[in-house]
This record gives sequence, C-alpha cells and structure tokens, in this order.
Amino acid sequence: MTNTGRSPARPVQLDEVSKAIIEQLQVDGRRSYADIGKAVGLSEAAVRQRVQKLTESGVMQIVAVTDPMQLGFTRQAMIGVRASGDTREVAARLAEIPEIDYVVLTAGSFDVLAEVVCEDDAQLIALLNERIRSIPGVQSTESFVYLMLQKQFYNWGTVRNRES
Amino acid sequence: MTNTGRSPARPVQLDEVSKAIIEQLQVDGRRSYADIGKAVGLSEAAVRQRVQKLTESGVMQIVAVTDPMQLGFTRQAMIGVRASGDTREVAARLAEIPEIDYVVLTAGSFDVLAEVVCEDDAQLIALLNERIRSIPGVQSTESFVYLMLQKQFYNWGTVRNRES
DNA sequence: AGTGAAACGACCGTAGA
DNA sequence: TCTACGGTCGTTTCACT
Repeated sequence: MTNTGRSPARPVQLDEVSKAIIEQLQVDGRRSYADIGKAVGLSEAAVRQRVQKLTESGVMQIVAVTDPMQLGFTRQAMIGVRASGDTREVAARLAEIPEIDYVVLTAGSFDVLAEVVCEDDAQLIALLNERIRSIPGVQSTESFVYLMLQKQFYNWGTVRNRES
Repeated sequence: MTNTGRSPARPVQLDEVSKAIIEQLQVDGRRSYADIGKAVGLSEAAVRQRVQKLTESGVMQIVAVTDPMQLGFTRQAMIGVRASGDTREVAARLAEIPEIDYVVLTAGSFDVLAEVVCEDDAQLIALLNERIRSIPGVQSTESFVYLMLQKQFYNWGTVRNRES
C-alpha cells in the first residue's frame, strides 16, 4: 500500500537503446513496439523484450496520470510537518489521507513533507485542522500553497488508485 | 518546455465509467481496450473513444515513469528557495537544471520549491552551491533530504524528456 | 540478445441504433 | 454516445542465428 522497501542495492545500468525506448514511452506510453523499433533501430520483438524486462524489474512503469487542475482540484500545497516520536508513524497516518498524494520523511527543519490536492480553500483548511494536526505526534505544520507549477517530471513510487 | 498555461476554467465532470477506465489504466497503461471494456462493461470502441477524449482534452496522459532509486539516483531532496525580484524568473532558471524534476512557485516562507534527484551527496552539494545559489535573485535555500518515501501518486504537469 | 514468419488478437474507421 | 463489423496493423509465439 505504501512504498517502503524500494530496493536498489545496485543500480541498473541502461544502454543508450533502452534509454531511447524509455524516452519514446515517456512521450506516449501506448506507442506500438513496432513504431518504437523504427525509432531506435531495433525489431519489434526486441523492443517488446526490453520493455518487459524494464517493467518487470521495476525500473519503469507505463501508467495513466491525471491533471488535478482539470479535475477541479484547484488548491495544491506542500505541507511541512514537525513531529515528535516515531515520524514513520506520522508519515503512515498522513499517507492514509486520500487528499494527500505524496509523503516523504525528510532530514531538515521538517520531519515530513506532504503534498495535498484539494478542491478549494475550505477543504484545505478543514484537512489541516481536522485530519493533519490531530495526528498524534504532529507538533506543527507549515503550508506552502502552490501558485504556479513550473516544471514536473515523473519519477515513481506507488502508482495506484487514489480513492478520493 | 515548462508548464505555464494549465487551463481549467471549468473542471471536467467525469462519470463513474470514465473514472473506472482511468483506474484501470493507472494500474496498466497498456491494457487493451477490449480488456478494459470487459472490466467496466463497455464495448472496445466505446472505451477507445473515451480514452481518446480524455487524452486529447489533457485530463489524462499515458506515459512511462521511472524509478530514480533503481537508476542510481540515491539522493533526493526538496529545496526551499527564498528569492527577491521576479520569482518566476528564478523558477524558470531552476527548471532548466536537469537534476531538478519539479519546480513550483509557492505562497509561504519559501518562494519556490524544487525537487532535486541526484546520484550522490557530492552531486547534490555541487548543484546547490554552483547552480542553485548562483541564480540571480536567490537569497537563501533550505534543503530537506529525503530519508524514506512513504506515498507517491501521480498527478501531472509536463511529462517529458529529462535529459540528464 | 537478436531476427523473421505465421497465427492470433488488438485497433481503427465507418455505419447504424 | 453506444454497438457492430471488417480491414489493417500490432503482438505473440517459435524456430533459428
């Protein structure tokens, strides 16, 4: 459910062809293997094998991503959380909240960072007061409301249902 | 290149079937339209039409996402930036840095938040000193180094080549 | 790890409810 | 906006390099 246990140990070394395949799929995840093959100079079967390995090994995933703005979630913010006790517990509790789509434990003046996606200010305020500050161990929060998204690229963790 | 101009105006209202289709594609972006149709109770052509509309309207995108950890990017951090002058300029400069995959202008005690993905501490330190703090207008930065990612779900902005 | 060929299944356009 | 259907193209399997 959450994304503990991200294994690397030794990083995967990709050749230029695999990188090119990933770049193609970053533009269009449904592009046919045959088309990709033409672009990178490989047969369709070879592309398919590489894509399968990349996805099975967990290096890459092909998924649908949605635009919160277009779906009416007009208020986004990063919440810095200062917590006492086991910060992993606090992070786990934050991860249970559906309006929160990103939770990370950090070293620095915050213990946890969480990104919230809300429909309006009222929802954001209610979320902060009723469901975030009430979590045991949460000492204080600081909000950074998003004004304008400048750049976003997708790495990944758990890419799954966001039951809102 | 960057993601200015994200138009909503009026949010798209999705019915339950379209939501179900998106959920299917969030698990596997290459699932066949026929399979999705069986799961949501629609014909292959109907699913195809809906997916086309969702992608053309920009509500949804099907793309490949990669795991930075498995690719050897073991140091990630959120950088809070305090800036003077036009913070959009600073954000634009930050967005040009390939190791930075996320830039957002915020209201709060930071003017800009940027997420960096690095191979090691040395790269992170060099990045901060040589390329972030040297940007005109940057007054101070504060780093929150990631210890453990707890939850991550994909919304989207620009999903494009990350030339590293 | 790669290619090529044949069988199969998915995708696309169009017609019609 | 949906279903139905046929042509085309992509995918799969397998034998081979």
